[in-house]
Amino acid sequence: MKSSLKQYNPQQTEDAWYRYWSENSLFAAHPNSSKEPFTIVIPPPNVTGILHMGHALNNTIQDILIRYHRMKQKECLWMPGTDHAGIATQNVVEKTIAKEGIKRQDLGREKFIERVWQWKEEYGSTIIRQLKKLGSSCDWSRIRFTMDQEYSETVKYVFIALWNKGLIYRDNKVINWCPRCQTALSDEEAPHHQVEGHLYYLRYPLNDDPSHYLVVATTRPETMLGDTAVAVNPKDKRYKKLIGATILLPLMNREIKIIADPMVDMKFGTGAVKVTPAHDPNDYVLGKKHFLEFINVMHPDARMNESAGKYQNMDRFQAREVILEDLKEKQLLERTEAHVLSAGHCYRCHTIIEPYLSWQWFVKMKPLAKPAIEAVKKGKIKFYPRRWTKVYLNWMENIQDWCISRQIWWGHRIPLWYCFDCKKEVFASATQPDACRACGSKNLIQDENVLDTWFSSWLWPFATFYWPKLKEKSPRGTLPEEDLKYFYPTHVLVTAPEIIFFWVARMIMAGLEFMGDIPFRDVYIHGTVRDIEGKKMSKSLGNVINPLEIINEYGACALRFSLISITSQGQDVYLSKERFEQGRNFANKIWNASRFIITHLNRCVISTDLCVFFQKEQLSLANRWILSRFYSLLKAVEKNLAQYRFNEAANLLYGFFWHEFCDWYLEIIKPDIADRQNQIVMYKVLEKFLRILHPYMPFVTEEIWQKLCVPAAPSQEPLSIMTQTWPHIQEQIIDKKVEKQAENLFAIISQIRNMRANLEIPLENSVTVSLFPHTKTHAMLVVQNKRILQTLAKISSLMILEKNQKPSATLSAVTKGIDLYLHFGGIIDIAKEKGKIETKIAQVKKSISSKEQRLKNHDFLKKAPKEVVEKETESKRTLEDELKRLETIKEDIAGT
RNA sequence: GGGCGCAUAGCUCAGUUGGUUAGAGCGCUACAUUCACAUUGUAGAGGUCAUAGGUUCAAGUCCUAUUGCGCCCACCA
Repeated sequence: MKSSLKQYNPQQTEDAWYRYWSENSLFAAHPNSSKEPFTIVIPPPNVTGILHMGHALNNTIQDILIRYHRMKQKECLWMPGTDHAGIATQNVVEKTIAKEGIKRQDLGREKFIERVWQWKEEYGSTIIRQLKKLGSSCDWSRIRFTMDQEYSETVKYVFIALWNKGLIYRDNKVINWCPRCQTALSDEEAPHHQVEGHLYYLRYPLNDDPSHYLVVATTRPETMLGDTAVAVNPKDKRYKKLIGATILLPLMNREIKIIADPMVDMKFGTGAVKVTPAHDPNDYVLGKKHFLEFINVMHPDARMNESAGKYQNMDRFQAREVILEDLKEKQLLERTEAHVLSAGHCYRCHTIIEPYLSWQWFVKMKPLAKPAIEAVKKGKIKFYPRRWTKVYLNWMENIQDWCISRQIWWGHRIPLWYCFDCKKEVFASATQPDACRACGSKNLIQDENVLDTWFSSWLWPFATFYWPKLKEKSPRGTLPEEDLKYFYPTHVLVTAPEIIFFWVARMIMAGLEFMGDIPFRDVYIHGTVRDIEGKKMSKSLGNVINPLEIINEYGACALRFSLISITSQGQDVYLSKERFEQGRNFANKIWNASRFIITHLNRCVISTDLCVFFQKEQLSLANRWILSRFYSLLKAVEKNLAQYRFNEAANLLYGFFWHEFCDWYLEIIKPDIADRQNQIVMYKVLEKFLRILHPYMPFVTEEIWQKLCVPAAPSQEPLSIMTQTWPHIQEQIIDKKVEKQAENLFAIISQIRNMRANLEIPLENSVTVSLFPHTKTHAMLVVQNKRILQTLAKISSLMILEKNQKPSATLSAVTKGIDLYLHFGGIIDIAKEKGKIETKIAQVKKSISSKEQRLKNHDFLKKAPKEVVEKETESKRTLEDELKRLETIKEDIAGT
């Protein structure tokens, strides 16, 4: 396809400008005492990641904030990096080598890790390249990886610090075990989802009298092989006399006791529950309490083990079927009913979790949580939207110890050493210790486990600055002490709700524990990206819209703008491909309007100072209006950005440019475009608008800005819109009265156009219009702006009718010349209108006086909180303004 | 079991501490193509703001209850 001047072509501009920005180091940030810092750390995407819409949204928001504050002349650091994503990455590489027919065990630990590094070198920067396509202005010279050498040092340092504080312990507990990944998982990594299953009622014969049995209900019958008791509620009359008796466990023929515990719910199932202490977290608790035996019946891959008797080596689900068959045969399966249960699933591979007894390392969380709760309660850290505060606090207050050991190879190996000889001492050490402290043996071995990925991610806001080696120059030549002092705490963390617990909460704890300060002030939680039917976008559902495809087709600016404009604060985002057309069309509109202005621009006007010019010149209504509107827009955009209302700001920018600047302003000045005043205003508004749009649409604004502002001669300094100053709000230019006047004028034009359309008068036919204005103000407005009316409504002559000249018909087409009679404001019964206004005035007056009285009331002033009083005062002021406005209208009507 | 969110135009959704005539995009109808842009312009149709009460001079907005949908957390075997 031939590329046409008439259409903006993002492919021709985006990569080139990104290169220009990078080559001129415009993203780089350094401690600078003359500037205020502004810092964001990126939520590091997984090295296995490829850019999806969630990333696109997340990073667009961060880039908007960074670019905005950079233009506000702050020293802006957006710290980039990637996460080693232990399980996820290991899985990917395992799949890769599986194609060669090998398992990781065939390679051995060292060789396998080598392969993972190889994979990382080859594919690990994919997501980074994609973030660049999006326009992300990170300081790439600072890029970090959660497994790079120095980061690993930080992780070990932190582990040892917690160890020395006694916050790390080992325990043999029932934890979440993924049989596919063959590792322990934290509670957060094993989310519960509903599963359609069955409730099986099993008959357990009494030992003394095998003809009688106790019926227990279970959803996982295969675990019965590991049962070591049956429990009933001590208050349960049905079973009271059986407490203490024994049962002969079917299939295994093991004697097990009937115990009593109040934990048992009498109403569920039969009120009797089989107890499998090694395969259920509740049963584990019962097992501990009643000193039961813990029998593990499964291998780590969820095949039954040697304790499972004849079921050995069957998969857990296969064993389930066979066991049910066997029980049925023995008439021990009483019945089966459908039952919806909620089961933990591995967050990486979605396999159903097996609660599994094993030795794992844990972090005691309560002491870490305490200050993290305080920080949020005291408002040092704020969540946007606010409601997440409660979710955070609720989790924090009920925090459980964190299982941090993983039985995989890819990750930070736990820096603990065991003495092979005396088996007494466990050492925490960043390097291999020389000898055992207890027996002096040199025969030491390191713990086989690696740490949970999130055990490195939670240090991200300061580990990325090479903490804790403060006084040592980092590999990139910076001094961590200086960087941290300047850039930490960071300002805002932008993330999705699903990782509040994984990451946000833990970063707050780590920041407070190790830096003695919060890691960020604001947490902006955006919504989850879903498809148009509300489903989460995922590859397996096949409903993915690939952001890179959108970038190729419509451009990064279109993607960014569309994504932002449909993301209201904290709501989920529903996407379909058509949504991106809006962004593409907007980029194109800007492109064409700018092209129009540039071709008609007299470059002499560029150097004019807008404020001086504004004070000195008598400006036309259109010029005063567009300037006022621009600064009103600027004010609103800033306000919305400060409150993280990105979509509001985006929609305001869109509406201003398209409907006010293009549809009205440019159309008005078109006939007089060479006029100096119009030239100046048109240029200034476009130039400033490009600047405030830049954070949203960095490429298209740069492309146009360069054409508009930068002379052909090459300059010494790199010139870019991204380093320009954000415009200052000029309050003196904002004039609400002017805005209202222009709106009135536009309303007249629209009505004339409406009549023309109704009467099917083509635009090439000029018409004569007789106006019957309701108020003096309207009459003045029309007289003064006759030229605009003539241009935009195609009027050949205009008559203003007096009161008594009222035409018989309100609007009619007469004779060949065609006259339009128009009541401005439509057909209005003036008497009725007056009545309405009077009622309204009376209402408002009453309201003001009631507020006045309240504000005079001593009791109220004494008792009411300060904000309430302020609010009352403020609302009284609003009412007074409203009253003034109403009275003007009343006068106006009276004047006709 | 606990917590949170949503319900506004045909569709997808905005609507800020209550305050003029409830908005946008898409879709729909009619007209317009030498004029920056058909990825366009002009005009139009389309709303009992889920339901029922309440607070207020004033409620889409605040309170209470109800209905429907979605999400998160929790040890219902």
